[in-house]
Amino acid sequence: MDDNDLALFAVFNEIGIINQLSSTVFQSRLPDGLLVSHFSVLNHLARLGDGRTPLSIANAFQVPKTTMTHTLGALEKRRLIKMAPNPADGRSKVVVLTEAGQKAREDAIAAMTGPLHRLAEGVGRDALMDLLPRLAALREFLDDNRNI
Amino acid sequence: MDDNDLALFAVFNEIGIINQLSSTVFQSRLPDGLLVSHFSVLNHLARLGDGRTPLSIANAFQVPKTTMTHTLGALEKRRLIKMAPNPADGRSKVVVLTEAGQKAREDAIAAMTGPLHRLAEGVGRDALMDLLPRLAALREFLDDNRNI
DNA sequence: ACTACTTAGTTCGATATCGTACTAAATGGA
DNA sequence: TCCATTTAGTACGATATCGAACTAAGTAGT
Repeated sequence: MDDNDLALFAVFNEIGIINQLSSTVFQSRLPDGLLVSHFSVLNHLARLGDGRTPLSIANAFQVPKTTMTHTLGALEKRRLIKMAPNPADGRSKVVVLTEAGQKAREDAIAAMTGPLHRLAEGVGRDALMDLLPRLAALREFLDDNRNI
Repeated sequence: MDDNDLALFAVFNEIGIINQLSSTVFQSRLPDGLLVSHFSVLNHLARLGDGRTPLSIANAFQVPKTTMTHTLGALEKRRLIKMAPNPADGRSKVVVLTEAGQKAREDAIAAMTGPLHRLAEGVGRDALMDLLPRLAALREFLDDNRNI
């Protein structure tokens, strides 16, 4: 492994730190007890439509399904989602946003608008938008090559 | 919050997923019980020199110092690092790599060379290297604007 | 030198994450 | 139809993460 390889490592090091920093920022804007991982699920359901299965949500975030069981349990206890049997598959369930869940998501997004705008101003909206397709390509490759 | 703002969100969503996927890949190459967070500390000490304080390491990864206490405890129990009093500051400590720690880091890096090369081939080494300064700039801004 | 404040690190408790092993349902081949 | 295999979800246990409160040591102002 040479210096060029080490630089590749650095890419994932930076991504880890950015993830850490951005999570902390977002977390500080969320109401008490609502974690970033919780919000992410609410946002996913609101953006792409609810009625999805726990497994499909776990796959979307690339977390183990047992983690998603736990997260959904927390959201259900807070009555932000509801779990119903999946009519199409007896083993499965569907996850639906409640009114409170939709509102929690909207409130959270509103609370993050400020930081997000200051971020866009600071590093440049263009620079961020320019990152998006590049990151998506990397994510896609990793997603398709889990056993690399 | 409009569609442009939501796209900014997507950047951090992608980063979270990449972090998750890359951690899983790296984790699968590490020996039993050695977590990515552990390896990252070993790598940090080897790259930038040991003799650093726990707090400085925590800051480097942007994790709470209490998390670093825990991580260092695990590394010390495995005898991969040693903690010594900091001669320059009675409140503080210095963290030093042991021989075993250096070897563990080298072994881990060797084990990751394969996946890393396949990754470089798959998405293109240039594309990855192109990401690095962009990510570093974003990380730096977030680092300097913790209370954004 | 004294006191107030700050800083480094730990302890403790709560909860998130996730691997293993399990149950129940679906699927596919004989 | 039967049975083996696969798949969706959960239960459980181990450990990671992290906030709050604490102790000890350094620092700064008087």
